[in-house]
Amino acid sequence: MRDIKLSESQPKQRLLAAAEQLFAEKGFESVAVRDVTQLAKANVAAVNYHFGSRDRLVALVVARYLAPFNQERLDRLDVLERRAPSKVVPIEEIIHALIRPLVGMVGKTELSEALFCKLLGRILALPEEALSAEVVEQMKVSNNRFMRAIGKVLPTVPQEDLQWRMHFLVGSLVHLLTHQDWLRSLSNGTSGSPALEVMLGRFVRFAAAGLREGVEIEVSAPTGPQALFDF
Amino acid sequence: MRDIKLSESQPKQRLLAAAEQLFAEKGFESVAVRDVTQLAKANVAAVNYHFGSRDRLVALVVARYLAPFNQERLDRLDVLERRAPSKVVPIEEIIHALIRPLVGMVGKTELSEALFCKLLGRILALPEEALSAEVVEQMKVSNNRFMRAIGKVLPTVPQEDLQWRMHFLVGSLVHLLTHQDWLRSLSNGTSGSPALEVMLGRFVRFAAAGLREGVEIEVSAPTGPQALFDF
DNA sequence: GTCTATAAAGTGATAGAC
DNA sequence: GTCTATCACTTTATAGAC
Repeated sequence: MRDIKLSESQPKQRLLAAAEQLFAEKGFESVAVRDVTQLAKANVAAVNYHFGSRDRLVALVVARYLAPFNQERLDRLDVLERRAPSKVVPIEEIIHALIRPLVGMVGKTELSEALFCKLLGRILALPEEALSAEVVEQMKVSNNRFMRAIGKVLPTVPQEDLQWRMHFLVGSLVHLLTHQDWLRSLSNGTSGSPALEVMLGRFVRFAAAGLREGVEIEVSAPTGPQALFDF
Repeated sequence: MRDIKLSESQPKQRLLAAAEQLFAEKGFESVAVRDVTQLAKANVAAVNYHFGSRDRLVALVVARYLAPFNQERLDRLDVLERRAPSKVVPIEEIIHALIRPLVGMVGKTELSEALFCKLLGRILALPEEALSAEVVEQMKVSNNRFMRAIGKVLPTVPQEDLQWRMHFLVGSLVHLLTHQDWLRSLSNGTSGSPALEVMLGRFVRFAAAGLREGVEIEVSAPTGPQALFDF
């Protein structure tokens, strides 16, 4: 599990990459400053010099992933709604807007796909108190926009039910990202760890069905929802 | 958040109750032995004397909740299958067998309902390496039994898909139990924290729809699935 | 910017008196 | 069983030399 790029000559970048890898592997609470500096082959004091404190390093990593994630979510939702100003946007496409940003982000990271997933799962599972006020606000804005969009597609479902179902959806996503070990173990290796793309495909079908529960018109779900969206 | 019963005269019971409360509130990794002894009004050495070590205390708490939880899950599934040996068991009732044990357990604990939920959510979100071999085996047995039962109700869904959907289901449950703070915050207080019963009702509908995704016959879902089951 | 040295507080665990 | 005292170690952070 040593996939830090030591080619990064700047110590600050090395420290950041090392921190992200370790946070992904062991969680934010279980990583000591010394673990980071050791993996980054930097000095013990380097984290405090470059980032101020351990807490500020954590906050930086969280914001560095959460901000663009939420931004691209909103951008994708904008595209969807602009494309169909009057028509309702299919629920599958809304869910895609909610999760596909992961695929774009994994390409830009130094982390392996598996570690990137774990890191984002851990970030999305943080309690509200662990996040800065700005990040919490971002989460609320994103949630509000998506809740309104989903409310338009499923007008017969009470808003409170939708809020709960969104909560369940996030839980499924977090678990998918963070705990693939259990899936492999429980299925006796039958269900391996496929590419992120494939996992998200399964996820969309599950989540769409859950959100739509109780809505009579089930005809709007073609077998290949991805085909409706040009990535 | 101080709801430890100091009436428990036995120090060992006080320590256990204090540990459970703190683990629920802050997570297993963020609780020091000294936090536990302090809340239990016991000596610093008490945890090591009564439980051997911090790790053994954690393992005890985990096993104390996970073992009866899994056991009652299996018992309930037995009842369902014995009741309908030839007929298929509705998916809603299988999910009920999977989650209703929580309701019975919350009554037997000294913890408040909110803390009980958090504790069980944290336990269900532990990585496999953090669990003893026995507990892992229990989880596998339970999973296999339920996977077979669900496979019988949804024979047209490939087993691998069902395994993934079960994984999503567990994620939703963990999130529901552990992160209600986000739900309250994101809904601007609209979606409060109702009784466990109500939350599980919402959960069953969401999870059942997700598991059933793609199965044509959608007629078998009455509006009140709870009414089919006599608790 | 990078290093060593060290501070100051916290960690789990234990020996030994009572 | 319960307590105090303490060990051996780790933690984050910083002062000051280079």
